[in-house]
Amino acid sequence: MSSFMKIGDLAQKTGLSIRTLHYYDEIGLLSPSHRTDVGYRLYSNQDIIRLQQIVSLRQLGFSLKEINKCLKDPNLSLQQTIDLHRAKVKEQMSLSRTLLKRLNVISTELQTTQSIAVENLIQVMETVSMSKQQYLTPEQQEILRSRFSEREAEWQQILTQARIEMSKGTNFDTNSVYKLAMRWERSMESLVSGDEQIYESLMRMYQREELETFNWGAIDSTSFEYILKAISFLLLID
Amino acid sequence: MSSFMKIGDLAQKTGLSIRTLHYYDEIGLLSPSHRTDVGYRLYSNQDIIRLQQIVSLRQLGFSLKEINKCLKDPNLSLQQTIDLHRAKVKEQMSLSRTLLKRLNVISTELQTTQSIAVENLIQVMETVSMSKQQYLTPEQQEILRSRFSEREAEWQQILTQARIEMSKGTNFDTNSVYKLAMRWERSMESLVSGDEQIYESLMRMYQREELETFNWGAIDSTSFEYILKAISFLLLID
DNA sequence: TCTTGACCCTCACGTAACGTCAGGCTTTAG
DNA sequence: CTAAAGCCTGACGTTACGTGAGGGTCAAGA
Repeated sequence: MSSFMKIGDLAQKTGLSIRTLHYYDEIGLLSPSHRTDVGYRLYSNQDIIRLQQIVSLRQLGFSLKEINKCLKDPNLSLQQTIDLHRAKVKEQMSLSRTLLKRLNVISTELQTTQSIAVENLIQVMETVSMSKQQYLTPEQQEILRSRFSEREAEWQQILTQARIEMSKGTNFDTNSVYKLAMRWERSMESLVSGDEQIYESLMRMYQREELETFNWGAIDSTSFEYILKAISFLLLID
Repeated sequence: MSSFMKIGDLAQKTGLSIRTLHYYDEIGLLSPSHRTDVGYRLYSNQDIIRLQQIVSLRQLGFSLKEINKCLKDPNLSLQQTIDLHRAKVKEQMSLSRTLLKRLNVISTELQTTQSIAVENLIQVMETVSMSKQQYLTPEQQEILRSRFSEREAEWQQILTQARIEMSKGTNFDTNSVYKLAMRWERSMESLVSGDEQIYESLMRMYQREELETFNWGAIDSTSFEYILKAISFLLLID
């Protein structure tokens, strides 16, 4: 059952190139756990699982370096990466739908009237760009920070609660944390207030080291990360 | 109305980076048609249209070099690129749907039983890879070529007809060519016979110079391209 | 047993499409 | 009139591989 695969096999089945697998080995991202005595790479089921995580995280827009960091965290389970990937695919589909609408508008407009409003073209390009970006742009960060300082007290409350739960070692999926996350989310709403983009992006940030460097002033990064994880839980139930 | 845009404006509205626009200028892909007297780039509506085509073609998976060639062909209208882009987005959406299904399978399987079949993971990776590739893989080319030689006579017939229409200078959208394309498509079906992937990819090939190097033996590339264009017409009516 | 073709290995250099300064004009808002 | 914001042209850096070169390995068939 737990048969090993040679690199060519794996490449063919996954659609990745051999070179890609070589490269992942080279940078220490995925070193197959076995080799034949002449040095042939042998990929185990565990390796394949890791590869799956890599592929999913790539789809989320992480660089290989970032993925390397993510995968060092033992908290990041296969389940989580799969669920994040699911969320991403959903997001993509919704973007594709709006994109398609806009393309349709242009196409029919071109067919009927011969001219075209450039604005429509710009909208399309904007949509295309959106599907590539991830995390928060600097401007978005600025907005968030300013809005946050307006309501600092409220956040403080939530955070102290969060810290209590953390020190109790409560798990994300228990009820108390669930409620906490709900409350966080409501407050969050006022922060984000309509800007879906920021919300989505925030979700994507939560496994990144950028969290540390972000420096939210009042919030220490550990609490922040804790809550973010809880939220992503919420998000994935939907 | 026909107002010019400075590079920063354009970048902000389209979501592209300034550097990207600089780069496109550098390689002669999109050189803004005007400059202020101190050298500031000014993008006209025409430039924006061209940029739109570039963005769409990029989404189709063309490299910038290929796009440069494509755009030198005056036959490639905005309408066509938009429609190709539409087809691509549709394809993406269908891929996303199957991908989502497979991810769901894995996710629930992980939640109920703790174990997971690696095959499912491999399927996911395969699907992800599929959304990246374009055109035909060498193996697919081999298959096509062999199947083609089996039925060479039939194709010859269609092609002579095509050449006649071409010499008459008939346009793609007239009825006779329409019928011809229908006939081609039926025969095509036997060539492709179920392999959706090959069919889709063939469509994407039609604006590429690879057509020339492809060397189908009996088919000269001009006829081939002619028919392919007709087909893509058919495809986009759907 | 020998060979031949399909795989595998490790260098190592090449590439596409930008990112990211640096250094220096220009324009605009107060 | 001055400071901030925007634009310019180099020019070097980066990511994630592609693409050989040169050389072992393995299974099948003559």
